[in-house]
Amino acid sequence: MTILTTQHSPNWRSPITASDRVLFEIQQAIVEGRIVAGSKISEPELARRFDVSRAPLREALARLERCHLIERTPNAGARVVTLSAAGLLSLYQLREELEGLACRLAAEQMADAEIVELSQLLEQHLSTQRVREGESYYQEAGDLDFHYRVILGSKNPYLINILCDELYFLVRMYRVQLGMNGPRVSRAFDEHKVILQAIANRDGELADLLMRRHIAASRRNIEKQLNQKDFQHDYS
Amino acid sequence: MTILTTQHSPNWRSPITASDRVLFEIQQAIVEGRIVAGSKISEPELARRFDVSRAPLREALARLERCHLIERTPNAGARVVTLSAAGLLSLYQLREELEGLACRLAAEQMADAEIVELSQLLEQHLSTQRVREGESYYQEAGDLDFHYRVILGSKNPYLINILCDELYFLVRMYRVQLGMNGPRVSRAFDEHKVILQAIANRDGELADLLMRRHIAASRRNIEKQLNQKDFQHDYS
DNA sequence: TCCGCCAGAATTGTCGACAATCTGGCGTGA
DNA sequence: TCACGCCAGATTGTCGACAATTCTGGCGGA
Repeated sequence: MTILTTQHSPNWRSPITASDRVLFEIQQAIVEGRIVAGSKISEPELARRFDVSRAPLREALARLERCHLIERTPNAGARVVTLSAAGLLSLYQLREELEGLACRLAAEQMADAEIVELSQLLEQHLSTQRVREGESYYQEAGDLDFHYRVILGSKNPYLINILCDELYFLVRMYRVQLGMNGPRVSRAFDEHKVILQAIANRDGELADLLMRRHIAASRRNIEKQLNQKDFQHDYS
Repeated sequence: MTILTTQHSPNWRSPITASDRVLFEIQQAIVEGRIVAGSKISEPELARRFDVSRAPLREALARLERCHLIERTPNAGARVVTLSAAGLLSLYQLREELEGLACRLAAEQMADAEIVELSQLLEQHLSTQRVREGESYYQEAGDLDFHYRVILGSKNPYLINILCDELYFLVRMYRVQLGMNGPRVSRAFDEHKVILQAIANRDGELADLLMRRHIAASRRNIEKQLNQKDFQHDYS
């Protein structure tokens, strides 16, 4: 079995081909809301907008469907996904289970050197967090980076593929578009430290439990934001 | 959120488009081993073989990559996946967790009518199994059909997508190519009945546990076949 | 003999145009 | 007035050909 990391490996930049470049740009645009959630996608328009033919654009759309950022229906076109409370619940139900598993496997499978690196990563997050107090985006990126490494540590290629390629951007989309900027950043950091400790102790069961709680807390936090947003929406 | 069932819904036949038709044929060919595992895929050759242009063929290849039946590397082409003990382990690690979750959710979410239908399905399996004693393929199809319905009963679109679209055919590939024909069919049937009972009792926790055990047993069964195969291979 | 390099061939990525299908509005008839 | 069918426009699916990249085989030099 080959390595099978992160959709043929150019997951975080490396525009090998034109299709890759367009994919990255559209991914970012959807996550950040520049392409509005729920809007219809016109192939000719996007092709002109990103200055490519429809062939690589369609390739990119296929991959966007794969990570659940768009939904296609045959002979009818594609739409950007719409965010909803039900969708968020389904997504986090899955994340709880999958990242719990990943964390358990990581506690069993990660090399000692990887654990050391992960520890250093947390120390680094601590310093940058102290500097940019309350700044959410970088902390979020750091949070996802921590999760990223744990997932990779599971050494399960299918699990890695699902979490890092197919669900990753959707999670980011919910976070960004719901404006994650609450005071949860420091608490999340502490939870990361405890999880790392469990992994270092090779206690897979505990690591599993802690990661599930961590994600459940994150879910409740986002749901709170979502409810506020609905509240705003009702009176706007 | 839309329904999002099984890759735009034509999962089990319905060649809306030429790409779909080619996808189904190649899927079946790979699962059954007509296209040998590990072999390189030539786009022009397959295009001629299935009498389509390269455009819909490439679309089909993208979807085959999505369900892990082929692996593509940019500018270098695609290869059929190679089966391995490590891959099987990773796959079933995931299935245990995901189908356990699906079963728990199904116990909570399935409508009473669905549970009745599922019960009738099992009765039907019993009769056909009695008739075709020991015949593996149909029993296997029935087994997968049972799992299929439980997964759909979870009502979690992402979970459904992962299990029914992305992992389903790979599981079938392992089963078919390792020649699943052991005496496990009747035992699997009994396990299905117990699981259904737990779902009918709305006991999600128990249903989860039983499904995990059921899949673990299935995994051990396949691993046994795999070891025998390696054994044969050593002396051939 | 072995290694590195180069040219040719084959394959993949991309393009523009054509064909099949869907969407929206108009006209006709009840 | 409303429902139904039909037509025009636009969009998606498909095709064949060209461009860019990679793989293969053979040559030359150490």
